[in-house]
Amino acid sequence: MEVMRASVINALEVCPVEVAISAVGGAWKLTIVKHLLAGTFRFGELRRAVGPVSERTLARQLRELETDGLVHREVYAEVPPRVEYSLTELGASLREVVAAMDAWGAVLSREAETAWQVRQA
Amino acid sequence: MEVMRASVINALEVCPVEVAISAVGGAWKLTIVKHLLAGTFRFGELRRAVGPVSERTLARQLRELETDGLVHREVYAEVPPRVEYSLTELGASLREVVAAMDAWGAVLSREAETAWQVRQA
DNA sequence: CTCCATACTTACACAACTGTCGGTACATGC
DNA sequence: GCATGTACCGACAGTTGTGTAAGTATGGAG
Repeated sequence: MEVMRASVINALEVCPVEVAISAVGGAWKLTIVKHLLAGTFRFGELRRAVGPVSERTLARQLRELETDGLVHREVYAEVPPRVEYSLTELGASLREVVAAMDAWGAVLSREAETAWQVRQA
Repeated sequence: MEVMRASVINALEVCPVEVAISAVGGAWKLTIVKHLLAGTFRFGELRRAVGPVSERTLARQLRELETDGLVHREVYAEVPPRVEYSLTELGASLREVVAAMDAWGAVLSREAETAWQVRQA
């Protein structure tokens, strides 16, 4: 039983920001957390909400988030199967991080779009 | 002349947090920014400050940060060469992000160390 | 008896990322 | 002359990440 991924453990020796990056730096992870901050999602709901993510990648990212203790996975023994994802307390404590990243990402988005248009011209 | 990396442009279609991750999600990048928030660094100084990063990777990360407009690179025509790195205004606006990630990373570090010790036992 | 829906998993392949090693340029000190 | 120091760059290899396609299980609908 793994308690936390090796890359997170390795980052301990460098810097807290690297620990954070190794936990939520994967593609889609912060977007997943951003959605889960609003409530519980089923797998298929997340898939549609997150965007152009493949099933395989979404499943793997969710497992990693679960391993690192950020996401709780509740399986219902039904057919067709139902699985619900929600944030743990640790995951919910990402709220400020998500807010900061979201705000800064919006700033960069404006820069990027401007630069892109200039380049296209 | 590239104005911003493709992965940043691609992330525009998903979510601001993905834009932010694609810009600072690379290994060492936030640590580099964290140091540069304190002032200007030469290449070798950064290398020693950041930790176990290879020269090649540090150089490449710095170039990416430069391409994305977060870092300014000042080259002095001297021998031996001297290059100084500093944050642009956009890069400096990462201060809140770095603070949030640093604080959350410290929380996760404590969790990880506890889990690690339990597992070792 | 076949199809459908859900939440995956595995196999495979390709791309991206990262480290190691060797090399470059050249003024200065020994 | 020869080594030294700085800030890299290029080729190569290994690891990690990501997508596509196909398969699994099972009860209910038709």
